[in-house]
Amino acid sequence: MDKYLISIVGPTGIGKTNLSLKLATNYNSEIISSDSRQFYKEIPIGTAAPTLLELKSAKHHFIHHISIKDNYNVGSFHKDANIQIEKSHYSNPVVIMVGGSGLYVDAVINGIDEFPKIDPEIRSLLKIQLSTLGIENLQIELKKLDPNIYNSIDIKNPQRLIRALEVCKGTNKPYSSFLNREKYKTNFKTISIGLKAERRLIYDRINNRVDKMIKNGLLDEARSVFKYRDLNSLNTVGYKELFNYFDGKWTLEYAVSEIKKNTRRYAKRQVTWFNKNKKTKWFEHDTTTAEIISYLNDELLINS
RNA sequence: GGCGUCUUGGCCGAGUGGCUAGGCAGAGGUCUGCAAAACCUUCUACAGCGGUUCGAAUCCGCUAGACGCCU
Repeated sequence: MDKYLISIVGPTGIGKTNLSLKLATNYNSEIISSDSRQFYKEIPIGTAAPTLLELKSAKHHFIHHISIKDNYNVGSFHKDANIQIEKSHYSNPVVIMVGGSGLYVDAVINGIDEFPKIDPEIRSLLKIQLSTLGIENLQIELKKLDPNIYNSIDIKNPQRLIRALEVCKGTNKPYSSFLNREKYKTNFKTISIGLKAERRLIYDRINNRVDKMIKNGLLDEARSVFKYRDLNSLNTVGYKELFNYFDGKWTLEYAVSEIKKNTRRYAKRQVTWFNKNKKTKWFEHDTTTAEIISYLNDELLINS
């Protein structure tokens, strides 16, 4: 029988987790999380990770499986997720993936090219180069090392620039020489479903959820990781704002309103990203589970 | 009641006669290892009316509103 991955996408706070649990129960499936922040075990509250109870109701993977101190990225996730999906498929042809990190979702579904490991020292040096010599300097260098990628990436974006350069420098080959995702094939079929709602409603839910997080102890959680604030894993909505409060730069009230604002913006970007996948079937957030399951069953039948 | 100061886009804020500040918020978007990140694009406003002038957010008058001082 064919193997399936049911991918659930949508903006933060719309109810993806809840739906994933119901579907997991229905199909007796395991859940793969594609949320780049729920990976971290130290920050469950601010990342709206599933609760212990929810985690018990279905077998989850990639929730709290690493530490904020670990270095993790799409590449690692892509590799790990593929291995796990294959394993999970042994016991059940239907596996569910849920999460709001668009790049991570796409990596699993569409693949992502493999790049050699790059010495982190190179990135540090490039960052220094950026801050001392300016972005034009990096642009000129990339144009020299890989004119192809220079023309296709957003050269105003320092992160993109540095990534392309670190690959060029770390491998002595142009970054673009590693790109050939077209060949990528998974051994499972993907059914992508999305949850949507009116912008206003999404925003209301986000605002309420942030207030709830504060009540549930987000401050203590943020305080407990405060000393690690410079880690990339903590460049995360809900923490970076509270760090400013701890510094005395912001009032708590302002920090909270910034968390809400930044979460709203995040949700907006998620919608933009997920709308790119034309194969995604969109459902209103309050569609009954039965209706969604009915759609999925049809898809599973059609495809098998 | 008198005198004075002020009134710029959703908000903040520069601009003293011709050359559409800027920031924030919002909206739209980008995306192959930092992705809850990073980056890009975008919103022609000068309280109202009249006057001066080739030309007014900028000068003059009146009206309205806000603030301050005086009686």
